[in-house]
Amino acid sequence: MRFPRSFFMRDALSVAEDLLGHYLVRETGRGKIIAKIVETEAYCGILDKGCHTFGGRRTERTETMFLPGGHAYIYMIYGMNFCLNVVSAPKDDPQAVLIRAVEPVKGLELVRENRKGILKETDLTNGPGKLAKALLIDKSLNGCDLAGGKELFLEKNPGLSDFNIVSAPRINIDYAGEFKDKPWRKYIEGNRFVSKI
DNA sequence: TCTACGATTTACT
DNA sequence: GTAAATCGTAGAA
Repeated sequence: MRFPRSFFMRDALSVAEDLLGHYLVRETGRGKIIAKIVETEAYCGILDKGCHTFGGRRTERTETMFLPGGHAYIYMIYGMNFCLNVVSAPKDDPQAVLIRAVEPVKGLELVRENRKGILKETDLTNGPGKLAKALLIDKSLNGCDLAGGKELFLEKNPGLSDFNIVSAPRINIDYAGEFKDKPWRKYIEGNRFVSKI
């Protein structure tokens, strides 16, 4: 079951919380990978010093964040990793939710192939760059539609059980001034795949 | 053009 | 615990 477009037309904080426990699906030529979202971070747009679009910055890189909610914002970081974000809020309100960690649900063999050399199960997908590699996510998918797409999309978890949401400061945004300590990182309490406790 | 650095990962001490 | 890897992008010149 897909999410309605309206789900993504909300502020990043709401989307960040409500995506927890649901599925990220990757359809590759060689098979399907399904992963449960266990950790997210909200980047709240032009007022958030930690956000790439702070102050209304609109550049080639951040252009996809200005799309309507539900699209994918994918960028390269440190010259060697990609990060996947779910664009939130209506068109021209550039907010996004960073997917920081997922738990493989289906297609573990493919994940292991994509993360050759990594033995420990949790180390396969417990970080934004790690999960991008595990699900073969790169810039070619930037701007794709996560609400209605086919190669990479989000699905509701019909059997979602109860869990507690932990709020914590976001990771590695020391430059964000007073926004550095906002508890805009959200994760499922007790989940083994969360990147940092 | 030129320069500095990052919403990270990995290997090594 | 510390540091290297590695390059596209942003902002300055």
